[in-house]
Amino acid sequence: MQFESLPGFREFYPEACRLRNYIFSHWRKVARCYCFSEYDAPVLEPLELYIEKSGEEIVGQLFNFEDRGGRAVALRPEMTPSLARLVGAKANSLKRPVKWFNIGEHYRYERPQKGRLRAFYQFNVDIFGEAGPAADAELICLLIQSLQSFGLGEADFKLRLSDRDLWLLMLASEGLDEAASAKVLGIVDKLERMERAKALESLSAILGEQAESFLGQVERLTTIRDFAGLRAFVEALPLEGARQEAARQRLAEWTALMEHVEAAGLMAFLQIDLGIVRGLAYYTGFVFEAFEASGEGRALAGGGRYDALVKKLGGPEMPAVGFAMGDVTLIDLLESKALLPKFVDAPDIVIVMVGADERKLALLDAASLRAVGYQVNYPLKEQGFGKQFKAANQSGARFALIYGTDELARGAVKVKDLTSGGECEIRRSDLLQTLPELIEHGLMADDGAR
RNA sequence: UUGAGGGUAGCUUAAUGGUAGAGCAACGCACUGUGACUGCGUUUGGUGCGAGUUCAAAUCUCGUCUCUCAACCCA
Repeated sequence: MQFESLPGFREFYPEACRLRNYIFSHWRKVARCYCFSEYDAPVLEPLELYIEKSGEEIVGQLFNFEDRGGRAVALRPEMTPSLARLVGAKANSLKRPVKWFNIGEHYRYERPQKGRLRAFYQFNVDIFGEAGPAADAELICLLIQSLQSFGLGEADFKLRLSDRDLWLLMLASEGLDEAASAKVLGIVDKLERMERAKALESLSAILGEQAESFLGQVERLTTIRDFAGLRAFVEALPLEGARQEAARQRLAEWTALMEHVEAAGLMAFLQIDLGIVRGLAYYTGFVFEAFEASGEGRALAGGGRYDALVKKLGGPEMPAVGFAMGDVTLIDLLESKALLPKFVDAPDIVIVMVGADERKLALLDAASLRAVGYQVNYPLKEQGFGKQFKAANQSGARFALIYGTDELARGAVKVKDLTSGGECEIRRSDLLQTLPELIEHGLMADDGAR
């Protein structure tokens, strides 16, 4: 019987695994540099957790089943609900702001396609307990720097920033209630990929004859790319009283956020784009997505503020903002930009030995070298010299240590620099002392004389 | 869930109805004290799976699985 892996699930052969760990290590490093703490949560959760957050429809997109105890469970499709529960449960004892991150695998029962699989890794980064725009800005900077750490520059990706609060104000000024606003935002979200006529049709169902002029207004808003333009647009909205005040405050928060990113020197990556609204209803303020600079392809990362979610999932009132970045789109992008390093598992040292007696001494030395952290390899079975050298060379090792009868009789081994071909003899007792210098400087081809 | 296009050895591929072939890789030998070269050799498949048409199927037909791309969805 032949078995294959399940659709949308990857097998990580060593090379792919190295790549995966490379991605993880960069994510982790940047998060630590921003002083976020790593947490983890169960991979299997009560199905209800996701229904509560996203509605019944979500079930069709989950790996879910009934466990032996009759519980309806699901593999996690995202981290946020688990995280909200974790934070909610200890909300009163956590020092704020709570800055946490996770790297974990997530599962969605969808048909795989470019940039999307059924099992994928996500980098989740969140801040709880800080309502001000500095938290949003901090995450935006972290997101930008994490992408930069892979060698991506401002010509490679942009972070598109939008604001659901401004949208709601704008929609309120058009006289839309909450339910109608949600529907309209759903359409705005798709506008970029939708034909205008079709969008108009969908809007007419909600707005009737105003649809045409409304769509014009939407198009003006979504094409704004600078803050002055956005400010002018918002100030021109027919708002009064509390709403006018809210709009003024919101613009101040925009200013604060942008000043923060500007001060961090990352403004070149930020692009105002109110066309981003994110499909999810639970976002409450700033929302953002990172895209390849041309705007092609899937979002590299997405996030925003979700101030109401912790409470909805049973916790206390707790402002929150976060984002997630997936490994699949990121790897696709790095590959297309030729930014994936070539990974090699080359040993530091390969031992070449002549026979069984020499092998015993070699094993002893290998153990001490390994104990202090060198990557040491040797053939597992007896092989001829020529073959051992060939293998040593192919392994990419920097040095060969040669355990030959003559050298060992003198209490020494021969060291060969496999890149230069230089050789010299070292007393076995001096190995640990001498190797660091050899590795630092290498052996010239004529060093054997010294 | 829907639509389109693919699946031949570990990888890249050839064979348009008539003996499934090559390159790379891997392994072995030349090669028991010095590698990146070379030479020789070996291994690997019933063509994703199943059925059908045919004297004959990798090739044509149907079903199915899977991959890729797209639609839906996108937390």
